[in-house]
Amino acid sequence: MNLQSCILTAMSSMTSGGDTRKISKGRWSSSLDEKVGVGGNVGGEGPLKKGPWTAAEDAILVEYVKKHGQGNWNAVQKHSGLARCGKSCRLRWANHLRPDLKKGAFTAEEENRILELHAKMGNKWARMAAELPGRTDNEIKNYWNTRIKRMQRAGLPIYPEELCQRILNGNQESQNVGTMTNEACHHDDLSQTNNFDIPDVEFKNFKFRHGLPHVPSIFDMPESSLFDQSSDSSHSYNFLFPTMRPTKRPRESEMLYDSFGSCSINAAPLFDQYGNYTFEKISDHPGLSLPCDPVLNTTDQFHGDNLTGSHAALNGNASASVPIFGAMKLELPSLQYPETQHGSWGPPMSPLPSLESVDTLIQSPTLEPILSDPISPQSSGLLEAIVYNSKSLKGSNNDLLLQETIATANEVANISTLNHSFQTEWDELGDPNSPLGQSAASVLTDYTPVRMCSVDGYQSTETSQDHDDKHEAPTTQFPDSSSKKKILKQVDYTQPDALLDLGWFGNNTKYESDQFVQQDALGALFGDNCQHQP
DNA sequence: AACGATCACAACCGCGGTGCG
DNA sequence: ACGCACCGCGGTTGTGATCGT
Repeated sequence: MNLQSCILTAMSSMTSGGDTRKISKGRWSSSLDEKVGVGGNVGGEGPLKKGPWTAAEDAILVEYVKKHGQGNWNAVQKHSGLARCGKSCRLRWANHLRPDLKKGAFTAEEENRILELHAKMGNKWARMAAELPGRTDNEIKNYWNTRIKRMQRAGLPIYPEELCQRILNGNQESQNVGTMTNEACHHDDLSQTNNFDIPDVEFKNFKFRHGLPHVPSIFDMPESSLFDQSSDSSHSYNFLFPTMRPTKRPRESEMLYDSFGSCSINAAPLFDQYGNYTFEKISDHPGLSLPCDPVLNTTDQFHGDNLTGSHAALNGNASASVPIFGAMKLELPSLQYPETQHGSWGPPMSPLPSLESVDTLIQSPTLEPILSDPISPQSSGLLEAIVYNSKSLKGSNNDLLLQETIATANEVANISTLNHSFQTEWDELGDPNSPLGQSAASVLTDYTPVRMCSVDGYQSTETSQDHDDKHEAPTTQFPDSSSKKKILKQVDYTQPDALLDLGWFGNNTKYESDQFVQQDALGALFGDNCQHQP
Protein backbone atom coordinates (compact mmCIF):
# COMPACT_ATOMS: atom_id res chain seq x y z
CA MET A 1 0.00 0.00 0.00
CA ASN A 2 1.53 3.26 -0.95
CA LEU A 3 1.55 6.14 1.37
CA GLN A 4 -1.04 8.14 -0.42
CA SER A 5 -3.59 5.45 -0.23
CA CYS A 6 -2.56 4.83 3.27
CA ILE A 7 -3.39 8.39 4.06
CA LEU A 8 -6.79 8.13 2.55
CA THR A 9 -7.50 4.99 4.40
CA ALA A 10 -6.12 6.38 7.56
CA MET A 11 -8.01 9.59 7.39
CA SER A 12 -11.19 7.73 7.04
CA SER A 13 -10.52 5.84 10.19
CA MET A 14 -9.04 8.48 12.30
CA THR A 15 -10.73 7.52 15.45
CA SER A 16 -9.43 4.08 15.70
CA GLY A 17 -6.76 3.18 18.14
CA GLY A 18 -3.80 5.21 19.07
CA ASP A 19 -4.46 8.61 20.41
CA THR A 20 -8.10 8.27 20.81
CA ARG A 21 -7.98 10.72 23.58
CA LYS A 22 -7.38 13.70 21.46
CA ILE A 23 -8.29 12.45 18.14
CA SER A 24 -11.40 14.39 17.77
CA LYS A 25 -9.59 17.61 17.58
CA GLY A 26 -6.91 18.64 15.29
CA ARG A 27 -5.78 21.98 14.27
CA TRP A 28 -4.71 22.96 10.90
CA SER A 29 -2.01 25.42 10.84
CA SER A 30 -1.75 28.10 8.36
CA SER A 31 1.34 27.97 6.32
CA LEU A 32 2.38 31.03 8.15
CA ASP A 33 2.57 29.12 11.36
CA GLU A 34 5.02 26.73 9.97
CA LYS A 35 7.11 28.89 7.86
CA VAL A 36 10.06 28.76 10.12
CA GLY A 37 12.61 26.07 10.18
CA VAL A 38 11.56 22.55 10.11
CA GLY A 39 8.05 23.60 10.41
CA GLY A 40 8.12 24.97 6.97
CA ASN A 41 5.41 23.82 4.71
CA VAL A 42 7.87 22.25 2.46
CA GLY A 43 5.60 20.71 0.06
CA GLY A 44 3.35 23.65 -0.17
CA GLU A 45 0.56 21.20 -0.36
CA GLY A 46 -1.83 22.95 1.90
CA PRO A 47 -2.13 23.56 5.52
CA LEU A 48 -0.33 21.38 7.95
CA LYS A 49 -2.24 19.65 10.59
CA LYS A 50 -1.52 20.34 14.17
CA GLY A 51 -2.65 18.76 17.32
CA PRO A 52 -2.95 15.15 18.28
CA TRP A 53 -1.74 12.52 15.97
CA THR A 54 -4.06 9.88 14.79
CA ALA A 55 -3.26 6.25 14.48
CA ALA A 56 -3.42 6.66 10.77
CA GLU A 57 -0.90 9.38 10.78
CA ASP A 58 1.27 7.30 12.97
CA ALA A 59 1.06 4.49 10.51
CA ILE A 60 2.08 6.75 7.74
CA LEU A 61 5.00 8.04 9.63
CA VAL A 62 6.14 4.62 10.67
CA GLU A 63 5.86 3.45 7.16
CA TYR A 64 7.87 6.33 5.98
CA VAL A 65 10.61 5.81 8.49
CA LYS A 66 10.79 2.18 7.61
CA LYS A 67 11.33 3.12 4.05
CA HIS A 68 13.55 6.10 4.35
CA GLY A 69 14.89 6.00 7.81
CA GLN A 70 14.99 8.78 10.28
CA GLY A 71 16.04 12.24 9.50
CA ASN A 72 15.14 14.65 6.80
CA TRP A 73 11.81 15.02 8.41
CA ASN A 74 10.63 17.69 6.10
CA ALA A 75 10.70 15.14 3.39
CA VAL A 76 8.04 13.19 5.16
CA GLN A 77 5.37 15.51 4.04
CA LYS A 78 6.71 15.59 0.55
CA HIS A 79 6.98 11.89 0.12
CA SER A 80 4.16 10.62 2.21
CA GLY A 81 1.67 13.37 1.90
CA LEU A 82 1.36 13.49 5.61
CA ALA A 83 0.06 16.87 6.51
CA ARG A 84 2.50 17.33 9.27
CA CYS A 85 5.52 19.46 9.46
CA GLY A 86 8.84 17.78 9.73
CA LYS A 87 9.28 19.03 13.17
CA SER A 88 6.10 17.44 14.28
CA CYS A 89 7.04 14.21 12.58
CA ARG A 90 10.35 14.08 14.29
CA LEU A 91 8.77 14.69 17.63
CA ARG A 92 6.12 12.10 17.10
CA TRP A 93 8.64 9.55 16.06
CA ALA A 94 11.03 10.29 18.84
CA ASN A 95 8.49 10.41 21.57
CA HIS A 96 6.00 7.78 20.55
CA LEU A 97 6.74 5.74 17.53
CA ARG A 98 10.29 4.74 18.05
CA PRO A 99 10.39 1.00 18.50
CA ASP A 100 12.78 1.14 21.38
CA LEU A 101 10.58 3.23 23.54
CA LYS A 102 9.66 1.95 26.90
CA LYS A 103 6.07 2.48 27.71
CA GLY A 104 4.43 2.79 31.03
CA ALA A 105 5.09 4.60 34.21
CA PHE A 106 8.49 5.21 35.54
CA THR A 107 9.76 2.63 37.90
CA ALA A 108 11.11 3.56 41.26
CA GLU A 109 14.53 2.90 39.94
CA GLU A 110 13.95 5.22 37.08
CA GLU A 111 12.61 7.84 39.39
CA ASN A 112 15.72 7.64 41.46
CA ARG A 113 17.75 7.86 38.38
CA ILE A 114 15.93 10.93 37.27
CA LEU A 115 16.63 12.53 40.58
CA GLU A 116 20.24 11.75 40.21
CA LEU A 117 20.43 13.01 36.75
CA HIS A 118 18.53 16.11 37.44
CA ALA A 119 20.70 16.86 40.36
CA LYS A 120 23.66 16.57 38.18
CA MET A 121 22.44 18.08 34.99
CA GLY A 122 19.55 20.29 35.73
CA ASN A 123 17.00 20.54 33.01
CA LYS A 124 19.01 18.74 30.44
CA TRP A 125 16.21 16.47 29.50
CA ALA A 126 17.74 15.11 26.41
CA ARG A 127 20.86 14.14 28.19
CA MET A 128 18.88 12.64 30.95
CA ALA A 129 16.94 10.69 28.44
CA ALA A 130 20.14 9.37 27.04
CA GLU A 131 20.80 7.86 30.41
CA LEU A 132 17.42 6.28 30.62
CA PRO A 133 17.02 3.82 27.81
CA GLY A 134 13.62 3.82 26.29
CA ARG A 135 12.64 7.07 27.84
CA THR A 136 12.32 10.33 26.05
CA ASP A 137 13.30 13.74 27.10
CA ASN A 138 9.74 14.83 26.91
CA GLU A 139 8.67 12.03 29.13
CA ILE A 140 11.25 12.85 31.70
CA LYS A 141 10.47 16.47 31.51
CA ASN A 142 6.82 15.88 32.02
CA TYR A 143 7.51 13.57 34.84
CA TRP A 144 9.65 16.08 36.54
CA ASN A 145 7.37 18.98 36.03
CA THR A 146 4.23 17.27 37.12
CA ARG A 147 5.62 15.47 40.08
CA ILE A 148 7.56 18.38 41.30
CA LYS A 149 4.66 20.64 40.80
CA ARG A 150 2.50 18.35 42.78
CA MET A 151 4.95 18.20 45.57
CA GLN A 152 5.41 21.89 45.55
CA ARG A 153 1.75 22.42 45.83
CA ALA A 154 1.69 20.07 48.72
CA GLY A 155 4.63 21.81 50.23
CA LEU A 156 6.67 18.71 50.09
CA PRO A 157 10.34 18.40 49.60
CA ILE A 158 11.66 17.28 46.36
CA TYR A 159 14.80 15.59 47.25
CA PRO A 160 15.36 12.96 49.83
CA GLU A 161 16.22 13.96 53.29
CA GLU A 162 19.07 11.61 53.34
CA LEU A 163 20.53 13.56 50.56
CA CYS A 164 20.43 16.74 52.52
CA GLN A 165 21.80 15.11 55.53
CA ARG A 166 24.75 14.07 53.57
CA ILE A 167 25.09 17.47 52.17
CA LEU A 168 25.28 18.85 55.62
CA ASN A 169 27.82 16.30 56.54
CA GLY A 170 29.69 17.18 53.48
CA ASN A 171 29.69 20.75 54.55
CA GLN A 172 31.31 19.84 57.77
CA GLU A 173 33.83 17.70 56.13
CA SER A 174 34.72 20.24 53.59
CA GLN A 175 35.21 22.71 56.28
CA ASN A 176 38.21 20.76 57.21
CA VAL A 177 39.30 20.06 53.79
CA GLY A 178 38.74 23.40 52.31
CA THR A 179 39.01 22.24 48.82
CA MET A 180 37.76 19.41 46.85
CA THR A 181 39.52 17.55 44.24
CA ASN A 182 38.14 16.04 41.18
CA GLU A 183 38.77 12.74 42.65
CA ALA A 184 36.64 13.49 45.56
CA CYS A 185 34.13 14.86 43.26
CA HIS A 186 33.82 11.72 41.31
CA HIS A 187 34.33 9.03 43.78
CA ASP A 188 30.72 8.43 44.09
CA ASP A 189 28.68 6.00 42.20
CA LEU A 190 26.74 8.62 40.55
CA SER A 191 29.72 9.92 38.84
CA GLN A 192 30.91 6.57 38.00
CA THR A 193 27.76 5.48 36.46
CA ASN A 194 27.31 8.48 34.39
CA ASN A 195 28.84 8.91 31.11
CA PHE A 196 27.95 12.45 30.55
CA ASP A 197 30.25 14.51 28.61
CA ILE A 198 30.34 16.78 31.48
CA PRO A 199 33.56 18.51 32.00
CA ASP A 200 35.11 17.64 35.24
CA VAL A 201 34.28 20.07 37.83
CA GLU A 202 37.35 21.53 39.23
CA PHE A 203 36.98 22.60 42.73
CA LYS A 204 40.49 23.26 43.54
CA ASN A 205 40.03 26.86 42.77
CA PHE A 206 36.86 26.97 44.59
CA LYS A 207 36.67 28.40 48.02
CA PHE A 208 34.12 26.73 50.05
CA ARG A 209 31.84 28.67 52.16
CA HIS A 210 33.12 27.50 55.41
CA GLY A 211 36.54 28.56 54.59
CA LEU A 212 35.54 32.08 53.91
CA PRO A 213 35.63 34.61 56.62
CA HIS A 214 32.63 36.48 55.44
CA VAL A 215 30.50 33.51 55.05
CA PRO A 216 27.74 33.19 57.53
CA SER A 217 28.17 30.49 59.95
CA ILE A 218 26.09 27.47 59.91
CA PHE A 219 24.11 28.97 62.73
CA ASP A 220 23.32 32.06 60.87
CA MET A 221 20.82 30.45 58.75
CA PRO A 222 18.29 27.75 58.77
CA GLU A 223 19.67 24.44 57.99
CA SER A 224 17.56 24.15 55.00
CA SER A 225 19.23 27.13 53.60
CA LEU A 226 22.46 25.42 54.05
CA PHE A 227 21.15 22.71 52.01
CA ASP A 228 20.09 25.09 49.44
CA GLN A 229 23.44 26.55 49.28
CA SER A 230 25.33 23.49 49.50
CA SER A 231 23.44 21.28 47.33
CA ASP A 232 21.96 23.64 44.94
CA SER A 233 23.86 26.72 44.87
CA SER A 234 22.54 27.60 41.58
CA HIS A 235 18.93 27.85 42.13
CA SER A 236 19.41 29.58 45.33
CA TYR A 237 21.13 32.51 43.91
CA ASN A 238 18.65 33.00 41.28
CA PHE A 239 16.51 34.82 43.61
CA LEU A 240 18.80 37.70 43.46
CA PHE A 241 17.38 38.55 40.19
CA PRO A 242 13.78 38.91 39.55
CA THR A 243 12.04 36.59 37.31
CA MET A 244 11.81 38.28 34.05
CA ARG A 245 11.59 36.86 30.71
CA PRO A 246 14.27 37.92 28.43
CA THR A 247 13.68 38.71 24.91
CA LYS A 248 16.09 36.01 24.17
CA ARG A 249 16.70 32.91 26.05
CA PRO A 250 20.31 32.80 26.90
CA ARG A 251 22.15 29.72 26.16
CA GLU A 252 24.38 28.09 28.64
CA SER A 253 27.42 29.17 26.87
CA GLU A 254 26.27 32.71 27.07
CA MET A 255 25.37 32.76 30.62
CA LEU A 256 28.06 33.49 32.99
CA TYR A 257 26.25 32.07 35.89
CA ASP A 258 24.25 29.62 34.11
CA SER A 259 24.82 26.96 36.57
CA PHE A 260 23.13 29.13 39.03
CA GLY A 261 20.64 30.26 36.63
CA SER A 262 19.61 26.93 35.52
CA CYS A 263 18.73 26.02 38.92
CA SER A 264 16.01 25.57 41.16
CA ILE A 265 13.44 23.07 41.33
CA ASN A 266 13.43 22.36 37.79
CA ALA A 267 16.77 23.29 36.73
CA ALA A 268 19.10 22.84 39.46
CA PRO A 269 21.99 20.65 39.12
CA LEU A 270 23.27 19.99 42.51
CA PHE A 271 26.58 20.12 40.98
CA ASP A 272 26.71 21.74 37.75
CA GLN A 273 28.37 20.35 34.79
CA TYR A 274 29.77 23.72 34.18
CA GLY A 275 30.90 23.97 37.66
CA ASN A 276 34.42 24.78 36.88
CA TYR A 277 33.59 27.82 35.00
CA THR A 278 30.84 28.93 37.19
CA PHE A 279 32.25 28.22 40.51
CA GLU A 280 35.39 30.01 39.83
CA LYS A 281 33.51 33.01 38.74
CA ILE A 282 31.22 33.02 41.62
CA SER A 283 33.76 32.20 44.14
CA ASP A 284 35.68 35.18 43.07
CA HIS A 285 32.78 37.27 43.97
CA PRO A 286 33.38 38.59 47.42
CA GLY A 287 29.84 38.36 48.43
CA LEU A 288 29.06 35.23 46.71
CA SER A 289 30.81 32.57 48.46
CA LEU A 290 29.76 29.40 47.00
CA PRO A 291 28.60 26.78 49.26
CA CYS A 292 29.52 24.12 47.00
CA ASP A 293 31.63 21.79 48.85
CA PRO A 294 28.73 19.67 49.76
CA VAL A 295 27.95 19.58 46.20
CA LEU A 296 30.62 17.15 45.84
CA ASN A 297 29.19 15.05 48.43
CA THR A 298 25.88 15.19 46.85
CA THR A 299 27.19 12.98 44.25
CA ASP A 300 26.59 10.11 46.45
CA GLN A 301 23.53 11.43 47.98
CA PHE A 302 21.28 9.60 45.81
CA HIS A 303 23.20 6.64 45.54
CA GLY A 304 22.26 3.42 47.01
CA ASP A 305 20.13 5.13 49.49
CA ASN A 306 16.56 5.06 49.95
CA LEU A 307 15.49 8.41 48.96
CA THR A 308 13.55 9.29 51.92
CA GLY A 309 12.68 12.82 51.44
CA SER A 310 13.92 16.00 52.90
CA HIS A 311 14.20 19.62 52.26
CA ALA A 312 16.70 19.27 49.83
CA ALA A 313 18.45 21.53 47.76
CA LEU A 314 15.58 21.84 45.54
CA ASN A 315 12.76 22.04 47.71
CA GLY A 316 9.24 22.72 47.10
CA ASN A 317 9.00 26.31 46.40
CA ALA A 318 12.24 27.20 45.05
CA SER A 319 11.95 28.73 41.76
CA ALA A 320 12.56 27.01 38.60
CA SER A 321 15.20 27.35 36.10
CA VAL A 322 16.13 30.84 36.49
CA PRO A 323 19.08 31.90 34.56
CA ILE A 324 20.61 34.45 36.68
CA PHE A 325 21.00 36.85 33.89
CA GLY A 326 18.35 37.03 31.39
CA ALA A 327 15.82 34.39 31.49
CA MET A 328 14.69 34.69 34.98
CA LYS A 329 11.66 32.67 35.07
CA LEU A 330 10.18 30.11 37.22
CA GLU A 331 9.66 26.94 35.53
CA LEU A 332 6.86 25.65 37.51
CA PRO A 333 3.57 27.22 36.85
CA SER A 334 2.46 26.52 40.32
CA LEU A 335 5.35 28.47 41.54
CA GLN A 336 4.87 31.36 39.39
CA TYR A 337 1.74 32.42 41.09
CA PRO A 338 1.37 30.44 44.16
CA GLU A 339 -1.77 30.90 46.06
CA THR A 340 0.23 32.07 48.93
CA GLN A 341 1.69 34.86 47.07
CA HIS A 342 -0.78 37.44 48.06
CA GLY A 343 -0.87 38.61 51.55
CA SER A 344 0.84 35.85 53.27
CA TRP A 345 4.20 36.47 51.87
CA GLY A 346 6.61 38.40 53.85
CA PRO A 347 8.04 41.76 53.34
CA PRO A 348 10.64 42.62 50.85
CA MET A 349 13.28 41.74 53.25
CA SER A 350 15.99 42.69 51.03
CA PRO A 351 14.92 43.52 47.61
CA LEU A 352 18.22 42.55 46.32
CA PRO A 353 19.86 40.46 48.85
CA SER A 354 23.28 39.17 48.56
CA LEU A 355 23.58 35.94 46.85
CA GLU A 356 24.09 34.34 50.14
CA SER A 357 20.72 35.32 51.18
CA VAL A 358 19.16 33.93 48.16
CA ASP A 359 19.73 30.54 49.44
CA THR A 360 17.88 31.37 52.46
CA LEU A 361 15.15 33.07 50.69
CA ILE A 362 14.31 30.21 48.56
CA GLN A 363 13.18 27.68 50.91
CA SER A 364 11.18 24.68 51.03
CA PRO A 365 7.92 25.16 52.67
CA THR A 366 9.24 23.59 55.71
CA LEU A 367 12.29 24.92 57.31
CA GLU A 368 12.47 22.39 59.97
CA PRO A 369 15.80 20.95 60.67
CA ILE A 370 16.34 17.76 58.99
CA LEU A 371 15.03 14.91 60.91
CA SER A 372 15.79 11.71 59.38
CA ASP A 373 13.24 9.12 59.75
CA PRO A 374 14.79 5.79 59.30
CA ILE A 375 11.49 4.06 59.42
CA SER A 376 10.03 5.81 56.53
CA PRO A 377 8.27 3.76 53.98
CA GLN A 378 10.51 3.05 51.16
CA SER A 379 9.01 0.23 49.43
CA SER A 380 6.18 2.17 48.05
CA GLY A 381 8.29 4.24 45.80
CA LEU A 382 10.29 7.38 45.87
CA LEU A 383 7.53 9.87 45.83
CA GLU A 384 5.63 8.14 48.51
CA ALA A 385 8.66 7.98 50.62
CA ILE A 386 9.28 11.63 50.16
CA VAL A 387 5.76 12.47 51.01
CA TYR A 388 5.91 10.39 54.07
CA ASN A 389 9.03 11.98 55.30
CA SER A 390 7.82 15.39 54.58
CA LYS A 391 4.73 14.82 56.58
CA SER A 392 6.72 13.45 59.40
CA LEU A 393 8.77 16.56 59.35
CA LYS A 394 5.85 18.84 59.34
CA GLY A 395 4.89 20.39 62.53
CA SER A 396 8.13 19.77 64.24
CA ASN A 397 11.05 21.95 64.99
CA ASN A 398 9.71 25.12 63.69
CA ASP A 399 10.03 26.67 67.05
CA LEU A 400 13.74 27.00 67.16
CA LEU A 401 13.84 28.57 63.83
CA LEU A 402 11.02 30.78 64.76
CA GLN A 403 12.78 32.03 67.82
CA GLU A 404 15.95 32.60 66.00
CA THR A 405 14.25 34.40 63.23
CA ILE A 406 12.29 36.53 65.57
CA ALA A 407 15.41 37.46 67.42
CA THR A 408 17.04 38.44 64.24
CA ALA A 409 14.02 40.30 63.15
CA ASN A 410 14.10 42.28 66.32
CA GLU A 411 17.68 43.10 65.77
CA VAL A 412 16.99 44.25 62.34
CA ALA A 413 13.99 46.18 63.45
CA ASN A 414 16.11 48.06 65.91
CA ILE A 415 18.55 48.90 63.27
CA SER A 416 15.80 49.89 61.00
CA THR A 417 14.64 52.37 63.53
CA LEU A 418 17.68 54.37 62.69
CA ASN A 419 16.40 54.56 59.24
CA HIS A 420 12.96 55.51 60.15
CA SER A 421 12.78 58.27 57.70
CA PHE A 422 13.80 55.93 55.04
CA GLN A 423 11.32 53.51 56.21
CA THR A 424 8.57 55.99 55.97
CA GLU A 425 9.48 56.63 52.46
CA TRP A 426 9.68 53.02 51.84
CA ASP A 427 6.25 52.54 53.21
CA GLU A 428 5.09 55.01 50.72
CA LEU A 429 6.93 53.27 48.05
CA GLY A 430 5.49 50.08 49.16
CA ASP A 431 2.09 51.50 49.01
CA PRO A 432 0.40 49.96 46.07
CA ASN A 433 -1.31 53.22 45.52
CA SER A 434 1.86 55.06 45.39
CA PRO A 435 3.10 55.98 41.99
CA LEU A 436 6.32 54.45 43.01
CA GLY A 437 4.70 51.46 44.32
CA GLN A 438 5.95 49.42 41.48
CA SER A 439 9.48 49.65 42.40
CA ALA A 440 11.93 46.93 42.61
CA ALA A 441 10.02 45.22 45.27
CA SER A 442 7.00 45.16 43.11
CA VAL A 443 8.99 43.88 40.30
CA LEU A 444 10.15 41.13 42.46
CA THR A 445 6.68 40.56 43.53
CA ASP A 446 5.45 40.19 40.09
CA TYR A 447 8.07 37.92 38.90
CA THR A 448 9.54 36.26 41.85
CA PRO A 449 7.14 34.11 43.64
CA VAL A 450 9.95 32.59 45.46
CA ARG A 451 9.44 31.47 48.90
CA MET A 452 11.51 33.42 51.24
CA CYS A 453 13.30 32.25 54.23
CA SER A 454 10.84 32.31 56.90
CA VAL A 455 9.40 30.64 59.77
CA ASP A 456 5.98 30.34 58.57
CA GLY A 457 6.95 29.27 55.22
CA TYR A 458 5.62 31.56 52.68
CA GLN A 459 7.33 34.75 52.19
CA SER A 460 8.39 36.43 49.19
CA THR A 461 9.60 39.58 47.80
CA GLU A 462 6.01 40.38 47.59
CA THR A 463 5.28 43.77 48.91
CA SER A 464 2.78 42.43 51.25
CA GLN A 465 0.55 44.70 53.15
CA ASP A 466 2.33 44.11 56.34
CA HIS A 467 5.78 44.32 55.13
CA ASP A 468 6.50 47.37 57.13
CA ASP A 469 5.97 45.67 60.38
CA LYS A 470 8.10 42.76 59.51
CA HIS A 471 11.61 43.74 59.09
CA GLU A 472 12.37 40.26 58.64
CA ALA A 473 15.76 39.29 59.09
CA PRO A 474 18.07 39.51 56.34
CA THR A 475 20.10 37.63 58.74
CA THR A 476 21.34 35.24 56.29
CA GLN A 477 21.72 37.69 53.61
CA PHE A 478 25.08 38.93 54.50
CA PRO A 479 28.29 37.19 54.47
CA ASP A 480 28.72 37.30 58.14
CA SER A 481 27.19 38.90 61.10
CA SER A 482 29.66 41.71 61.36
CA SER A 483 29.49 42.76 57.80
CA LYS A 484 25.81 42.21 57.95
CA LYS A 485 25.36 44.67 60.73
CA LYS A 486 27.65 47.05 59.08
CA ILE A 487 25.63 47.06 55.99
CA LEU A 488 22.47 47.21 57.92
CA LYS A 489 23.62 50.40 59.48
CA GLN A 490 24.46 51.81 56.18
CA VAL A 491 21.22 51.32 54.54
CA ASP A 492 17.76 50.25 55.04
CA TYR A 493 18.04 47.53 52.62
CA THR A 494 14.39 47.00 52.51
CA GLN A 495 14.42 49.90 50.21
CA PRO A 496 15.51 49.03 46.80
CA ASP A 497 16.13 52.56 45.91
CA ALA A 498 18.22 53.09 48.92
CA LEU A 499 20.18 50.09 47.99
CA LEU A 500 20.73 51.45 44.61
CA ASP A 501 21.74 54.79 45.87
CA LEU A 502 24.17 53.25 48.19
CA GLY A 503 25.63 51.28 45.47
CA TRP A 504 24.41 47.98 46.56
CA PHE A 505 25.28 46.85 43.18
CA GLY A 506 28.01 49.20 42.64
CA ASN A 507 30.18 51.40 44.71
CA ASN A 508 30.85 51.60 48.37
CA THR A 509 30.60 47.99 49.15
CA LYS A 510 32.73 45.06 48.74
CA TYR A 511 30.31 43.86 46.22
CA GLU A 512 31.41 46.44 43.84
CA SER A 513 33.87 44.30 42.11
CA ASP A 514 31.34 42.57 40.01
CA GLN A 515 29.68 45.44 38.45
CA PHE A 516 28.71 43.46 35.52
CA VAL A 517 26.73 41.34 37.82
CA GLN A 518 25.10 44.33 39.21
CA GLN A 519 24.30 45.78 35.92
CA ASP A 520 22.76 42.64 34.80
CA ALA A 521 20.85 42.41 37.96
CA LEU A 522 19.50 45.83 37.41
CA GLY A 523 18.74 45.03 33.91
CA ALA A 524 16.84 42.08 35.05
CA LEU A 525 15.12 44.14 37.62
CA PHE A 526 14.10 47.04 35.59
CA GLY A 527 14.37 45.83 32.16
CA ASP A 528 16.86 46.47 29.54
CA ASN A 529 15.84 50.02 29.14
CA CYS A 530 16.09 50.92 32.72
CA GLN A 531 19.56 50.50 33.91
CA HIS A 532 20.62 51.81 37.18
CA GLN A 533 21.60 55.39 37.14
CA PRO A 534 24.49 55.99 39.45
C1' DA B 1 -25.11 14.55 38.29
C1' DA B 2 -22.73 18.82 37.65
C1' DC B 3 -19.05 21.55 38.09
C1' DG B 4 -14.47 23.11 38.85
C1' DA B 5 -9.77 21.97 40.01
C1' DT B 6 -6.08 19.25 39.18
C1' DC B 7 -3.43 15.74 36.85
C1' DA B 8 -0.98 13.71 33.18
C1' DC B 9 0.67 13.89 28.94
C1' DA B 10 1.10 15.03 24.00
C1' DA B 11 2.15 18.47 21.10
C1' DC B 12 3.65 22.98 19.88
C1' DC B 13 6.74 26.98 19.90
C1' DG B 14 10.85 29.55 19.79
C1' DC B 15 15.43 29.48 19.83
C1' DG B 16 20.28 28.10 19.04
C1' DG B 17 23.57 24.96 16.87
C1' DT B 18 25.25 22.87 12.85
C1' DG B 19 26.18 21.74 8.18
C1' DC B 20 26.10 23.02 3.54
C1' DG B 21 26.09 25.77 -0.60
C1' DA C 1 31.46 35.40 5.64
C1' DC C 2 26.84 34.81 4.87
C1' DG C 3 22.33 32.84 4.41
C1' DC C 4 19.51 28.99 4.50
C1' DA C 5 17.60 24.62 5.90
C1' DC C 6 17.58 21.21 9.07
C1' DC C 7 17.86 19.41 13.59
C1' DG C 8 17.45 19.23 18.44
C1' DC C 9 16.49 21.15 22.88
C1' DG C 10 13.99 23.28 26.58
C1' DG C 11 9.91 25.62 27.88
C1' DT C 12 5.12 26.25 27.33
C1' DT C 13 0.50 25.26 26.04
C1' DG C 14 -3.53 22.56 25.16
C1' DT C 15 -6.58 18.88 26.14
C1' DG C 16 -8.78 14.73 27.91
C1' DA C 17 -8.98 12.18 32.21
C1' DT C 18 -9.53 12.08 36.91
C1' DC C 19 -10.66 13.69 41.37
C1' DG C 20 -13.06 16.31 44.87
C1' DT C 21 -16.91 18.96 46.35
